Amino acid sequence: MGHGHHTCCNKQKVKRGLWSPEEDEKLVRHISANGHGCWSVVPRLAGLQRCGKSCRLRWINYLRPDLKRGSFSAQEAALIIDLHNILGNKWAQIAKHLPGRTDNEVKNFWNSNIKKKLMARNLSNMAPVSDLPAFSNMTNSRSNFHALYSMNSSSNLIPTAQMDQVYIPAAAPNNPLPQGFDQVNFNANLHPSFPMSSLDSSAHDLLPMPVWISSEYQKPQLTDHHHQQFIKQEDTSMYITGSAAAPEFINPPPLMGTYEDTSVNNGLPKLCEIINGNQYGMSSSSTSQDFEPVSGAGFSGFPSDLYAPEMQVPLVIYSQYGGMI
DNA sequence: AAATACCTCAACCGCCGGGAA
DNA sequence: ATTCCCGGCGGTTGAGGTATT
Repeated sequence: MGHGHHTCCNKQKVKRGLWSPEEDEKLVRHISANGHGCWSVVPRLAGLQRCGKSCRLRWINYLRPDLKRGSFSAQEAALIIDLHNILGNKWAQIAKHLPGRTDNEVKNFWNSNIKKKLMARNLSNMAPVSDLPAFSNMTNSRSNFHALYSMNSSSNLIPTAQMDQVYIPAAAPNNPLPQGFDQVNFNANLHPSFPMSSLDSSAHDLLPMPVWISSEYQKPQLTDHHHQQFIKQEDTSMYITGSAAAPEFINPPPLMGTYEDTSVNNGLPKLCEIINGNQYGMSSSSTSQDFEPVSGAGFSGFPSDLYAPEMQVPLVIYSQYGGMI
């Protein structure tokens, strides 16, 4: 096989690069009439000088009739962040919970939008994971998922599953952990807060274990600050609402629907704050405008004088943006 | 207005696992 | 048991568009 060509293309003279409208039409017509069947024969049957992989990719990522396209909504963005927090860079798995979205789309969105903001948010006051023995040790084993997740939800940890990509805070002397908080034995500080009963079966598959939050860290959230309202829930966890951002959603897809419910119940300060452009230099690119958080509603980040940085990147996000799109 | 920098995203690359031969 | 083929996936690239200087 020549350099840069798939094994599936080695016997063909295949076209590469962007697809023309004519090629799209051929592929759509063929698949609409016959289904795709074996992708390796699709190009021949459809009259295309492309390799099967290219046809498959074009169909899945662009031509499929059930694609949603367009900008990601705030709910979708929030769900992606949360799922990424759990699954890491498993874009295909994440995309399965976002109807009409492809793994490529989700991946691009993450790389060009969310990740950038997460990192920008943390560069100024975060230490590399490698500086945190207790944390980095926990990243070495998938079996420590519980601990990682606990850490993330209770301290300002960016996606636990991809700590190689982002930064987490150090418990520096000038930034001490709450009194009584055991930095090593995190589970000792945590209690379950994720209302699993509100999840449907797919969500249970997705979140096979409870999410934990630190009771120590919850305490400061009981205060009302600026326009934020911290609402205590029956399960002792909280969520935030803003004056112009009451949690409400529009016909969410299956998981997003349950996700919405759990958010409302679960609460916690919202992870969306770290991608708030007003606070962290978020650009206002036209392609991400749906993702722009509300301004002036009290969600431009936690006041640093009140909350420890560890609290500023909560686990569950999005409800504060629910009414903003 | 032109040059440059930056951003987005469609498409490709290479690897992997599963199944058939 | 081994090889081959295929679909699927995550990482990466680069063309084209947009913003900035």
